[in-house]
Order: sequence, then structure tokens, then C-alpha cells
Amino acid sequence: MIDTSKYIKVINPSDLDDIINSKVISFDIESCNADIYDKSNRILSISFSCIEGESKVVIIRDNNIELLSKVKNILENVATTKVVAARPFDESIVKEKLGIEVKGNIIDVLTMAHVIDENYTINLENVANKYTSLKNIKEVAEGKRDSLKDAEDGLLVRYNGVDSDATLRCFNALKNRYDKRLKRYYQYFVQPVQNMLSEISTNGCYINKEVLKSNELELLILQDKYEKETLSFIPEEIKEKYKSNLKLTRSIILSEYLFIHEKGLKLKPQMFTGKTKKPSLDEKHLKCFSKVPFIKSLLKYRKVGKLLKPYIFRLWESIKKDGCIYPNILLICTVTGRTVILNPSIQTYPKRGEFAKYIRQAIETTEGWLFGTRDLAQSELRIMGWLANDPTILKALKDKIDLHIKTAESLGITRQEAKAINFGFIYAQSAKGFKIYAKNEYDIDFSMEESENYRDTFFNTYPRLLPYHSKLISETRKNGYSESPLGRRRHLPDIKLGLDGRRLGKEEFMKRISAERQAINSPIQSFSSDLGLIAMMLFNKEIKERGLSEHIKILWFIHDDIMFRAKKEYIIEAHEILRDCLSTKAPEYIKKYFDITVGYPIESEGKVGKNWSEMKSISI
DNA sequence: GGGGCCAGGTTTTACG
DNA sequence: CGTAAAACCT
Repeated sequence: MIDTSKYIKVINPSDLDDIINSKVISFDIESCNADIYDKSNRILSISFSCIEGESKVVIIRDNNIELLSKVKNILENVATTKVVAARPFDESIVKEKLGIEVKGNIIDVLTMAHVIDENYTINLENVANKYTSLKNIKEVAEGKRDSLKDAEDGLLVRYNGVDSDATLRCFNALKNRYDKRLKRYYQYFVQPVQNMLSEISTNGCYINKEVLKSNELELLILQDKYEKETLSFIPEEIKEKYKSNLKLTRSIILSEYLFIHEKGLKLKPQMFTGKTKKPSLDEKHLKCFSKVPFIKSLLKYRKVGKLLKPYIFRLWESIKKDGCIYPNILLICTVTGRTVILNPSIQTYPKRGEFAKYIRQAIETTEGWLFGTRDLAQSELRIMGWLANDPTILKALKDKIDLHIKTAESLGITRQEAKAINFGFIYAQSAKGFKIYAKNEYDIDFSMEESENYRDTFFNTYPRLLPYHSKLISETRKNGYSESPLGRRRHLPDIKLGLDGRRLGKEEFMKRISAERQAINSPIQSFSSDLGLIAMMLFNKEIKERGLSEHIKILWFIHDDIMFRAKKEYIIEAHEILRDCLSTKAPEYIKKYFDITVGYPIESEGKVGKNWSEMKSISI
């Protein structure tokens, strides 16, 4: 049982004196819901801890002015370090609902935990269970959490109190687990980037609802048309059999019509699903029969449906009262340090194909503003060439020869094919993997021998890649984790399977070679992402220092692409600043704080546009 | 003895 | 309710 006897409701401002006098405090907010920009949402209480096992909980819904001013003093005191769980929620909601700007160093214990071990679900309860003696903190809610709004003070105090207590205990436990290298990664990468992400989280992006509505209507009409058209091909016998729930999304109906039923198409399946070995129904396989009118129609129906449900309908849900979206950028989510964007999940928005414009047109700037994007040119290939010290890649970069063209020339294939080969082989794809890949992507049948030849030619062209792969694998085996140049770690226990000489079963063997490829990919992918984020952080800093905060607003980062909006008259300047942050300031920062010289030219390409559908390249 | 979709994600739907 | 498959992104 959790001892909640020292979680105390604050009555007088003086009850908070120990908090205001502490160097390190934790705090936690309870609100009606998780949506900061929801007008009906409000803060219920705020809890502080400065000693493990104790919490001071201020009930905000009582609206005690005297207490609120004390809370403001605490949160705005630059001299105290504030520890929270899950930035930037607490600081953002305090700013939005109470107008209080949290100042001083803000540290997120969930981030601290993720940097130590990226392989498990991060939430306060898990972290507390793993690192502290405070177990199962959800217990204090007595199994109910949905009605905190009307909960009696006692429950609110316990519920809120345990969170700030757990947060403080996690902080104390986790800081002892940081060695020098992790500390450096945290201090000079994680912390400043998280501060930047918190700052830009309030830079909304306008959505043109008229455009969205009319595109949606157009798609709904198309969807209806394709559905009727597709269904009309299916014979009555099959329709009758499934009449209780006749839908084109049901695999059983499609399979029966395509492959099985006497009155159906009787097609011979060529590709099968991974786990269950059923005839595949995905686009790739269906395209093998692209002459069949039913399949053409079905694929269109699917495309339109895909655009409507996850993209257009979900986008509506993300638009706030002011007509803007405020996407949530997560820094601690993926095992390699790539960011994830949610609400809406814009990093998956279609970019190519005839339907992409239906969603991207609605993401539009307001009058007088323009979007700018800048993406890192061939980021991961360049990083691989640098870290492997591969003479061919480094020379091509020096001579400004496109790396995909270089591969295309060496292997006697097109640039597009070379692109796929580059991305496959730099992360140690096998000849057999390549054979399957070439079949899937280009419908080219290579013999095993031809595939092996391509692989051999590739690695002869870039001779330092294989030795570098071996080095990464052996280092990861030794340490149990791979490490990026800046010090981000990826724990890969499976890489040690079979090293004791034990014969491995197929499954275990697959786990091991998968871990080996991950060991090769992780440091590269991680560094690429970190570099972009450092540049973004420096861009943000530069914007503030030049007094341009009202004219340039950073929006988000999609793996190698930074997106911002700027007033028309500042768009050129914004691009110039960001370009310099990427190619010059970021490597300077990395040299200064990590003592690493980035050994390849960092180049980026800029685009500008009124909406996200029609972005045009610019020569800056 | 050889095995093998390059890696990292989100969201939706159907199904047992 | 968890898993698999599908479709979208870098």
C-alpha cells in the first residue's frame, strides 16, 4: 500500500514555504482532460514535491487568489529546477489556463528514463516501478479515474500527490544512473531540443476549412461511385452469401471472389501474407492483376477511403477553435531518436499520387505568410560514408556527384533503382533480400547469382562499408548496445544470441541478424535525426536573438525535413538562417559540445509555398 | 548447414 | 481486446 499520509492539501500560502525554498522541486497538474486548447478544459489541482514521500497539493478549482499567486512565484522562479513527467504538457497547460510561464531548468523524468533504456513503454508508473520503491501508483485512484472533475478533495490530493512524489523519486533515482557520456548527450542534445520543442508547440498551423470541406465532398462522391462500381462486378451468389454484411473491406469476401468461388475470377494467387500465409490482398499483389476491371476499381475505392478516414476525418478532429492545428512533437518515442508527430499525424500524409493534393491543399498559410521547408540532402548516405570513411562516397561528395547516380553508373541501372539499392545495401540487406525487394518494387526477376553480383559490385564500389558494418556489430556485441556519434544508445540484447556456441533455431537466428542490421542502422538514423533537431534548435535560437519571433514560426520536423512558416518579407531570410544552421552552425555546435568533427558536407534544399501541396524549390 | 523483406514510425479495419 | 494486414510517411 502506498503511504499517502504526507500528501497534504494546501490551505495557507505558508504551507508552500518549503517548496519555494528548494533548489529542486517536482510538480504535476491534474486537469479535466488532456487537450490544452479545449476551452472547457481546466486545471483542477497542482501538486509539488521537494522531499520524497511528501506532496503539497493546491486545489485550483477553488480559485484561491492568494494561493495562485504563490504558485506563480514558485513556477516562475528561475533559480529552481523543475522536474516533471511528460513535457511539455504541464508547462503548456499552466501557460494556457493560468497565464503562468514556467521558468528555470525543466527536466522530464520520462525522457531521462528513455535515454537510459529505450526498450520499454515509458509512463510514470512503469518508470517508478522500475527505479524506485514507490510501486503501482495507480492504486491511489482506487480503480476509478474518469470523474476527477467531481472527485472529492481527498481523492484529488492523493491522485495528484502521488504523481509529483513519484516524479521526484524517479529523478533522484535516475540521475545516479547517468554516466559522463549520457550526461553530455542529455545536457547538450536532449534538454535544449526539448526546450525548443516546448517553445514551438504553441506555433499553430492554419487549416483552410473551406478547401478541406470541398475536397472532402469531392472524395465522398468518388468513394460512393467506386464502391458501387466495384460491387457491381461481384456475382449475385457471393453477394447473397455475405448479404448480412457486404463490404469491400472484408478480406474473406475479396478472397472468395478473387481466388476461390466458382463464379468468381479464379485468379491464381502469387503472393502470400507473412504470418498466416493467406493469399495477399495488398495493393502490390493486386497490381499483378491490374488488367482486371474489378481490381482497378477496388484499388481506387481503397485509395479514396484511405484518404478520407485517417487523414481528412482525423484532421477535422485536430483543428482547434482558432482554426489551427497544434501537432504534438514527441522526442521520446522511437528507439532511434526519430521524432513522432501526433494530432494530427502529419508525418504520414500522402505526398505523391493523384489524391495527395486533397489533403495537402487544406494546409495553407494565412494572408501574408508562406510555408518554407528545408530538407537534408541524402542525409543517411552521407553519414554512412563519413563514419565508414568510405573513399568513394567521400570523393563523390567532394566532386559534387550525386550518390544515387554514382551507384547507378557502377551497377548499370537507373537512378531510381539505385536509390532503392543504396538504401537497402547500406544497412546490410542480403542478396536474397535484394532479390525479393527487386521483384516487389520493380517486378524484375533476378537470379540468385545476379543478385549476389549486384551486392558484390555495390560493396566493391564502396569498399569501407562492409568493414564498418562488422565493426558496428562487434562493438554492439561487446557493449550490448550500439551508440550514435553523439552518444545515444540502442540496446540490442539479441545480438549476443549464439555467441556461446549454442546452435540457434531459425527464430533465434532471425532475431540475431535482425539485431545486427539494427546495430548498423541505429547510429546513422539517430545521428541524422539529431543533426536536424540541433539545427532546428539553433534556428529557433537565432530567430529569437534577431527579434524575428513574430515573423518566423517553426512548425515541425519530419525525419530530415524542417517545416516553418514566415511572413512573405522574411521567407528568404528564414531560409538563409536555417540553411546556415544546418550546414555550419549545427556542426560547430557538435564540435563545441561533443568534440566531433562532422566529416562531410551538410547540404539542404529549400522549398516555398502558399499551401503544402504546391511547394516550389528555391535556390537558397 | 543455412536461415534473411534495410531501418524507423501511425492509423485503420477485420477477426479470433 | 490483442494481433495481423494494409496503406501511408522518411
